Amino acid sequence: MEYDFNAIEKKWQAKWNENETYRVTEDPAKKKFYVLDMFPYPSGAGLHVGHPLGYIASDIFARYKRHQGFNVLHPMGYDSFGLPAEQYAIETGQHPAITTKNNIARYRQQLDQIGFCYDWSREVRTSDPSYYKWTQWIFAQLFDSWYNLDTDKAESISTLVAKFEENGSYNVNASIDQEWYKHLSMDEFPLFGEHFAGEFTATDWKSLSEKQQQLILMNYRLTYLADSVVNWCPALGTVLANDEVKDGRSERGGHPVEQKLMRQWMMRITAYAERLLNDLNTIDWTDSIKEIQRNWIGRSEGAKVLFGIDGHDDMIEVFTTRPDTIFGVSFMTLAPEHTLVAQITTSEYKAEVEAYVEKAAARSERDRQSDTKEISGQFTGAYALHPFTGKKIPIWIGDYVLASYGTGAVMAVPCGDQRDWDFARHFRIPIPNIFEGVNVDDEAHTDKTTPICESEFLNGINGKDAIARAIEELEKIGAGEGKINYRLRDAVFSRQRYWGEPFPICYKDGVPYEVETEQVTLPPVDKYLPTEDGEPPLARANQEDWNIWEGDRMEFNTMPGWAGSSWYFLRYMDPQNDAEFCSKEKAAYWGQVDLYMGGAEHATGHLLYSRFWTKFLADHGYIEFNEPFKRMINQGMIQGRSSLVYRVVNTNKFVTFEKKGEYETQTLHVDISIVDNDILDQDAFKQWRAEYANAEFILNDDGKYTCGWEIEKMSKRWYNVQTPDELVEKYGADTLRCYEMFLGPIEQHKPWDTKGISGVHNFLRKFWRLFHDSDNNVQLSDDAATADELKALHKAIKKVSEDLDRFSWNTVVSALMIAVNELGELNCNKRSILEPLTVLLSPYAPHVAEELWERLGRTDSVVDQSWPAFNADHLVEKAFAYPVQINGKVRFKIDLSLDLNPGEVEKEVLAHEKAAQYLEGKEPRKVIVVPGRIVNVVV
RNA sequence: GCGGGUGUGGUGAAAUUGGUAGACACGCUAGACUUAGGAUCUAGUGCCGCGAGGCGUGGGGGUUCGAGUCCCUCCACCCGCACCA
Repeated sequence: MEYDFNAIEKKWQAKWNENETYRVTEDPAKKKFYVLDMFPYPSGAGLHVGHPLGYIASDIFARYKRHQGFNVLHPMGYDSFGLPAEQYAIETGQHPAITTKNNIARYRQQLDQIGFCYDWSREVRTSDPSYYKWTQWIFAQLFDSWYNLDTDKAESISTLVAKFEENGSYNVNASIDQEWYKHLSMDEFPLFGEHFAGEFTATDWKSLSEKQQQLILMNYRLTYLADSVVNWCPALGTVLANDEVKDGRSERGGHPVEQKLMRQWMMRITAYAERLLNDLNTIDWTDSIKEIQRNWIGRSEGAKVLFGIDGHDDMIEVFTTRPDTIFGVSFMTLAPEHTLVAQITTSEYKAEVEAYVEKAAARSERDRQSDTKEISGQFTGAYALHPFTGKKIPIWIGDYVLASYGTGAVMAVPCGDQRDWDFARHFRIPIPNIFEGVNVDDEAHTDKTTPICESEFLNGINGKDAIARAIEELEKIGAGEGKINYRLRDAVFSRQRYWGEPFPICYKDGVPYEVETEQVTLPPVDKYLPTEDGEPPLARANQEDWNIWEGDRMEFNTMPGWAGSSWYFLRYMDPQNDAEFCSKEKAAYWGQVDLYMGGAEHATGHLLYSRFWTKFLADHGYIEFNEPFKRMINQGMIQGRSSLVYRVVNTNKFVTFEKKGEYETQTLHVDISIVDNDILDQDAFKQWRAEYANAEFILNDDGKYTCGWEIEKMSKRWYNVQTPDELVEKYGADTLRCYEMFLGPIEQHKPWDTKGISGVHNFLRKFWRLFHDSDNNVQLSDDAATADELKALHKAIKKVSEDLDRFSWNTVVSALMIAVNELGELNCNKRSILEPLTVLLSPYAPHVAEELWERLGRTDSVVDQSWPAFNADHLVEKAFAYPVQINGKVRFKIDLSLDLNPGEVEKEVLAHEKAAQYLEGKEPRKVIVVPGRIVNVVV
């Protein structure tokens, strides 16, 4: 075999390994470039061809940047805590650490054969105690921090305590639940009276016991314990974050999810909502991902308004974006889950309200969301009091109001909001009009610019002015204030799972404290299931099973999957440091990730949490940047291409695709490994499964069986999974790398199809042949290159460089093919051409490039060669075949010197016989000459 | 409903600022070489038409000497959000 890719690839992978070719260290003399792949979960199923798509693209880019003289950080590791290993542990009893280790070994072997330039000395695993030690440390930093809105950043809790000691709560402007004091158990705080509303003096603070102080501080911390309504998944025995729930079911496993009140660790990501939103403008991500995040954060400006309740002390707080329409309020709607519902409902309506609440609770979130047409609600019998007019406003409950958004209560303005209008119309509630010259009999009027009437001080004004004025007046009477509301919720951070980071937390007298003496590691347990009384698996461990036990008990929850992946890009910079999560100097040198390659599916999870933790660490000065990933490219998914055979109904005969219309057939999937270019290997098919052993075939006119095909998800079920292993075996890693890039634009979803891989393989063989004679002996010339050869080379240098700079990986392969085709035609075997060409190839096909580099007589590695310099002189043309358009349509071409000026070109064109033919003796109306491009004659 | 994206030959696709639509590759057709190889080479291959020629980038309209590219409008598909107050 002339191009023995298997031997070549093994040889160079071993050499790279031996020479530590891809090991990098900080080098202040060089500019850095950080290329990162999204953290993979090492699943037991291994890789299919879709997985390495992004890895190949980033690997090519990393190599390209290295050729350009950058010090390139290109690491890889494993997000190795996670459900599948735990699930396997539950089923088999095998410790998840063992499963994880085995899976990683397989993963690594698969990655290695593709020839990536990862610096494996920097590998990290989130489940490794030396890694999660620092995940726990970051958690502890969050626990020990509060968000100061005055400085707009996170600060150590000690600065808060100092403020409390100096002036009580009065000068504290923290990001905190405005009603935090309602969650304090007043039995614990006899000092605070009945009317305690969260404010206390320095003297109060100093008189509080340690426990009391801790209970208060808990409400300020960036990670805090709170009773919150969580997405509880009984089948998984755990809570899920909002983004882990899809359509009311768990993203993993598709199990039903219900709402449940539980005491959970929370992450105060909402403190960062504004910064997470604004800083999207500083990063180079696709619009679609930025848009998804903006949507998820869901900022809206408006006002908080307080409504009194007739006969009660409580107030109903609502959030509205249209405080200017406050005089149009004709009813209030509370979410059925609203805490005040039970209190305010009158005895007369008690039964109906309870029935409605029960009905709403029984409906799954999904039902409530999908059913938007049917209007339902129930009057409570209670009345709110309008803050300005004092008028009584009926209070309803309705499930179109979501407990989780805003305050769970709406001031309904039917004339200005379509949902309120629909509700009012349905229940025959009056629809007072407050818009000048507008009819609201048939629908609500949502235009903000219409002047307002019937509204006291708001009469005659509109839009922003009216909103500002309304807020001003609300503040004057103490019934509200301007407010910005976010859809973003604080993230639940507890999981009732075994295979995750244990919290560095113990409890004393019910109060959580950080364990600081030693790292808490996962204790062994007898089973990986919850305890009988529903405690998480860690509760199974006895005191002596824990490496450390403080206080009354340890925390039994573990951290969620996204904990370890929220900061892993930092650990790569300094993976072995056991004194810090990452040294400040190294973080400063490597800085932001310059190119992040990964899927778009993490838009609201990982990509938001990483940004949050980065900002937090920057607030404390551990790192110098606010955003983790400067530029991100989202690779598209590779779909499977299934092969189909057609069985004639009730027979064992299979009819070829071309003739299936002549029979009544049943379509069956067939393993793609026994199909080549849609032609079925009939013998292999008979052996594939016992039931097909006696299969007969109705063939096409060429005596072949053609399969049909369909694009669907790559899955074992459809027998359409293509592993990289088979292709590496058959064509080599270099071919696989080039082919995956050649498939099309990186961001696009595309079906996998091995049709065409032979073309890419041929290209590498042609490349090889430029260096060798027909007996596969190296034959190279030291003669000077011709102008044509230099032109072919420099055309490629230009195109390859430009395309890589704009992340157009697919067109680079074409450019290299063109160069090889042209040089092949010229029978070029000149060193001066092939050396730079080999460097151009090396990011895509590093193994064969190294081999050829060696055959060129070089003893150094091709990966360290500087990128060939482009010289435009070699592309200068003397003549050009001008396409000549007559009225915008190309009619003929004319060879002209490029030295001619437009006037001369025009003259030559008009003198051409073809031009005369189209002009039919008439004078052209206009002639446009674009030098070196085109000529257009307007007749 | 709102937001984002995509739509080009039989197939994957290319065309970077408006300037030769379909580069490159697969597949296909014909031929050469060959005692069979998933080999190589040559020529052809957007569609219609014998041809001259006509038509062609999801549909319709517009701007322009010139539109895949810009504008308007409609359609289809994919992704995200969705009673957001």
